[in-house]
Amino acid sequence: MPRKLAYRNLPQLFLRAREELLSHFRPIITHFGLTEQQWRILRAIAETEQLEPREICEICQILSPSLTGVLSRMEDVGLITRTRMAEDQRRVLVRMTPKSEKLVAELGPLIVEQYKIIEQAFGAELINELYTVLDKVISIERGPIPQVKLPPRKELADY
Amino acid sequence: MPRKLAYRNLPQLFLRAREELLSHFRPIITHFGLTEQQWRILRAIAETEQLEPREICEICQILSPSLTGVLSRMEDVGLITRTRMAEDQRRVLVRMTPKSEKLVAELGPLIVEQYKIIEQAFGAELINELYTVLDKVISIERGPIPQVKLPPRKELADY
DNA sequence: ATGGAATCATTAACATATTAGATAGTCAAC
DNA sequence: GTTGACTATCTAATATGTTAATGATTCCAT
Repeated sequence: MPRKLAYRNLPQLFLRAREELLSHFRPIITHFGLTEQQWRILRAIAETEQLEPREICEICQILSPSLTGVLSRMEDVGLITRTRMAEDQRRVLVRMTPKSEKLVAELGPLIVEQYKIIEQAFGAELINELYTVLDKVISIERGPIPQVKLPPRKELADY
Repeated sequence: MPRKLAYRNLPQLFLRAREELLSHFRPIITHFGLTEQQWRILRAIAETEQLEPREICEICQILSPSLTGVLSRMEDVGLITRTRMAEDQRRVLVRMTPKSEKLVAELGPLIVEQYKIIEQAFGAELINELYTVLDKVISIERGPIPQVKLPPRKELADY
């Protein structure tokens, strides 16, 4: 007997909608030999001259262990430099290279162009609604959200 | 000279918003030893008794090569069965097992409960706005969306 | 000064994402 | 009944996501 949950899968709608948009940007990014994450990172650094890894994690929605690898690869191909801070030997400074500066100078405008095309196709009102609603989800202060009580069992083998 | 693109990063807002919601469901799913994708798949199959891989790809937003691995692991731990169709030897039918039936019977209600909690915390209007806007992005028919012309070069080494 | 808590980055182990290509089966035209 | 286009799935190679644990510093209260 097929069992249908009483609501639609909201997180999944996000995935679809995001893909609907991103699919029009991805070709541009990959054309330049970048991955989506690498572009996110370059774009973030380009706005501030330099960033620390934990800041990049926060801004780009990348977990720390993932970022370590991404930055290593980017360093290998000369897209960024990593230098430890003198004052605090735990921290690291990530900067762009001339190479990635050039890259962003070419790629950035294309992204902007594509964005305009998308705004045309989707309609400016829809895009604005998106910003509004997403911002509400993200930045509205709500107290701690309770968590349902979980039963004791944990292992798949128990079923 | 820090260079700021003229618009916010929309796909990234989706990531954040999605995480804002999913973070309240993830503990439930992992508590039962499932991954997010495994739960998406079980939930989809539970609604229709059986599905073919390409249908699962479509429904769950998982690419075919990823799905192959996920299904293999799920088969290994006895969450699903895979059987080739007699009429068309290319196609496969994926079904739940008694084990996963039990699992979904326990997990499903907890997800529904948590969903209600979240609806409370975020407000029913916001949730409804979300459905409305996301649906517009996903399911509105638009013609083919043009793609910006890309310059000839392609290799990172050229920079 | 010193030991323990906290912080930042990394490593390890596993699961998934992404792109390209391979494989095997189906089907229609010839 | 073969060929060739097409379809559904899978492999392979590389990149990233996820959770837990480690290593190296810094900080803070004693």
